[in-house]
Amino acid sequence: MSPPKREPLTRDRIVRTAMSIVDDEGLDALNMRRLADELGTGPASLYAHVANKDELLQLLVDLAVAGHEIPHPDPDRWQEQVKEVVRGIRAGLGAHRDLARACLGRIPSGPEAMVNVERFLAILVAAGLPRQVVAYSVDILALYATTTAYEESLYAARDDEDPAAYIEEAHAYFRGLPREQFPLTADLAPELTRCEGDERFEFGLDALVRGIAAMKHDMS
Amino acid sequence: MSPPKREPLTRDRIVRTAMSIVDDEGLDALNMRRLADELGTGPASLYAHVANKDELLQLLVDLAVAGHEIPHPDPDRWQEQVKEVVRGIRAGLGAHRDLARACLGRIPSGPEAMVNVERFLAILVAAGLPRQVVAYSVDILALYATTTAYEESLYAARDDEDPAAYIEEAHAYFRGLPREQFPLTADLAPELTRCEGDERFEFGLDALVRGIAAMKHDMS
DNA sequence: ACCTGAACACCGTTCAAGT
DNA sequence: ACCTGAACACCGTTCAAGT
Repeated sequence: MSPPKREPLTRDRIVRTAMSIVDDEGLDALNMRRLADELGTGPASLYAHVANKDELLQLLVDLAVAGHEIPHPDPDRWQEQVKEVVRGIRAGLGAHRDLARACLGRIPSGPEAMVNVERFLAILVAAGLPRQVVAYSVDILALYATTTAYEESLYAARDDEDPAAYIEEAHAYFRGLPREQFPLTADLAPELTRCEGDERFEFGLDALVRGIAAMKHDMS
Repeated sequence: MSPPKREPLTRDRIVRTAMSIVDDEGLDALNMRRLADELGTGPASLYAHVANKDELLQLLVDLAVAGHEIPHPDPDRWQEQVKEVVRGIRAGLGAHRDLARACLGRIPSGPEAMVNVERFLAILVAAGLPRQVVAYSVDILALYATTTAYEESLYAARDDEDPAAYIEEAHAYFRGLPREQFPLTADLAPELTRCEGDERFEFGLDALVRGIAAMKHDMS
């Protein structure tokens, strides 16, 4: 009887295992030693399939932002369609703890990220926006999707603390600032620390899309 | 004759020396050993004045975003005034290489950051915007200032490469994508990789401010 | 109270050697 | 060609011991 031979090491298996570590314990728990351990091998073996940790993170990010297909752009609903794509990217990243942090210094150039870019372009071009407005808008919308996903994950990451207690702490800090120097910050403490589901995210998304809509006759 | 006694170690001296390292070589070059070395001591000595590296970074960020005073808000010029504050924060961070990266996971709560918040609030309240719109707007504007500063620093950080060559590389990548799957990305490659000074930053800033202006009668 | 040397517990990555 | 053990060069932080 042959010993139970391990599954061969593949790029795909490495990426899937890495993602499961991120899902279970967060991005900080992912390191080459731990990952190799989980795969029943040594850290050096990973480098035969992945150039380095940075490339591994690229692959994870691309996997997370994978959307579905490019829907048929409807010029009458372009603002809502754009929002749907942004929400989709945010949700995709948000489903993997603080993985969004790995997006930040990266120009998303993986195949799945490019599909999202193409979706954005299709919707914005159909909306009749000028070419340069379309291009810049895609950039900003992608930036907004990733940075808000990251911000969100910060609260989720501090699992040692009660999130409500943390909000309360911030509220007290703002409220307690010297009134002479920070009258408005103290006065607006409740609004500044308001945390109602996706309300803050939707506010920014709405502002951005409205602003882009206002550019319809600019830069042409 | 007493030996040339070194300046005593102080929090201020630590922060200033740390900033000079960041200015000279970038954020990655800043570590506790290197910093201690520059101060003529050992790494352990730093912990008597600074809780840890994270707190040190907080102090650096706060120093960098230090603006001037709160200008008198002019309701007729509120959009331009908001832009000025955002540009100021971005410029402050941009003056210190890739220090902006240290802002990302952080809620800016240092004294100088709070001055900026108060400035924003004064301008937006004077503009007559609803309280919750004011609060959310400050959040988004600060996020935009820091994330664009960070994005900008990414190009500057790769000093080994010619920035123009890097742009050209991205252009070629977009242009070379399969036309059947990515027709718009390939077609819009020039606009997607356009890099003209602060044009991209100003576009996003303008979109955001226009969007916020459109919220004048929402959430009230 | 402030400082220090030395160590601890971790990293990403490389490289010669194996199969 | 793929894999491995062992090491290299680096981190942030701690702690007992000094002054």
